[in-house]
Amino acid sequence: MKHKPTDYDNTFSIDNVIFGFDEGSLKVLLIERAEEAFIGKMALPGNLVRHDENLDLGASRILYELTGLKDAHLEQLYTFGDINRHPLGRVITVAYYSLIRIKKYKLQPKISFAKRAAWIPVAEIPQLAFDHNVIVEKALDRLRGKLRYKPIGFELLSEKFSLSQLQDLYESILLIAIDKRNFRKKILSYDFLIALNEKQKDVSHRAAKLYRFDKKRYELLDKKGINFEL
Amino acid sequence: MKHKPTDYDNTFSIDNVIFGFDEGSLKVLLIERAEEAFIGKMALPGNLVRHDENLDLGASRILYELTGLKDAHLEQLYTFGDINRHPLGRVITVAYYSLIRIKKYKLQPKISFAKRAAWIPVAEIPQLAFDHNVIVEKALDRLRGKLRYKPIGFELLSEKFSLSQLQDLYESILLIAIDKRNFRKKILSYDFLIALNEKQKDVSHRAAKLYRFDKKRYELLDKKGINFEL
DNA sequence: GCAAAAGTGTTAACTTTACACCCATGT
DNA sequence: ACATGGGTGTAAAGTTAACACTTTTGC
Repeated sequence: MKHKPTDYDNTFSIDNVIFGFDEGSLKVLLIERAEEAFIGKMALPGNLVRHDENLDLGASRILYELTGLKDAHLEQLYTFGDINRHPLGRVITVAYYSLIRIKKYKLQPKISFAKRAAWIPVAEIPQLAFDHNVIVEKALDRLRGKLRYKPIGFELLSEKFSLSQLQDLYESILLIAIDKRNFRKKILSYDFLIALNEKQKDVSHRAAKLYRFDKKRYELLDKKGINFEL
Repeated sequence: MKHKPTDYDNTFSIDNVIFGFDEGSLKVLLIERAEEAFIGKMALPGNLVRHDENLDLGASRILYELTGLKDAHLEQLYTFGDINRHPLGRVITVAYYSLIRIKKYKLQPKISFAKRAAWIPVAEIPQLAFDHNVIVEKALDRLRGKLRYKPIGFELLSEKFSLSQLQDLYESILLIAIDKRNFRKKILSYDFLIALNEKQKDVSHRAAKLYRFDKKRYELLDKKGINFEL
């Protein structure tokens, strides 16, 4: 680069918005910061990106280091670059987001940058470091938008789930009420759910049939131009 | 920042994908580079961003300097950060995109970085500098996706347009055929087009009635939860 | 036996699709 | 008078929305 570093060099970070669903509510993975700038505050798991590392890989690395999570299938969300978003200088941040099954992972930060990592219900998110509340809002918008026209709800549930669990998920994330019969008819009509010969256990009422999402089947249908909605 | 510059400092740029529609086909605004790295090649109008400038403002500034265009209502598209995307070092680029009325603007670069600026039909885009072909593809995907469920086609047409012009636009961008009667019924049923007391001029056949898009009306309907599709 | 959630069909309203001819204007 | 695109309605098919009771299970 022929320009003076002071004019054009910037610092880049990545922040990850990881959603999970548990006990009937949507949660976000947050860390408690153990370092300068907003020390002690909750924040998204994010950090600076190395200049020899691709963004997507950087996102995975940072997520792993701060929370112990691997293989989260991160997707780029938006880039935030207001000049004053970081108190210690200009840092442009590329936000990534992902949906995961909470129970599949154990949280344990690998570096001291994060004091701890925790799942916080979306409705109870405190004031976060930097502009992280804005980033979470953007991710929520995206999640809600996508949930309506891509079958991604399954990524938040355990592998086997009941139709009621799935309906609860839609209702609580999209903040809408859905008719039970119509919901079942519709979701089953897409033909990408496989009914298992298995039922719920340890419930104090009639046990529901369990299903799993057949991703291969969905991709086939998707290629044929069938498009999911709600 | 407490880190060594060499580990974490990056250079970042903004690249703009500006779409226009003219003579029945979708076009992209490209410049011919007059500077090092891919000199002489066509490229998206993009440049480095100053460290004291917000991303959105940087996008407008760069677009203006390289093409003379102002007020293009730019929207952030995606951030591209592969380590090898720029031959002279690492440059992360934030891509923006916009739809404009070609005829409303005159192209004239304000700085020597661009030798010239030109509208190139999407079907005839040559090999571009850097990863700009990939960026254009991403913008096209976004445009096509958005065109189906947001009434943005009007941004590409002149203020007054006929329904056939609008239909042509949809058909040629989405690469689909639409039934004329059904199209008219549907688009008029949304009630955000205003029929003008005016007809086409200088056509060698029956002149079509002209309409304009009533943005305020659309926003009102949008707030009420009416959602546009196709 | 009761509390709690699972499971199940039908009808009316609405939306989408398919389809073909006459009209106005310029040459 | 002909070529070019403008303009218009209806019916069948498909989709969505509204709606309530019976079944299973654990306590």
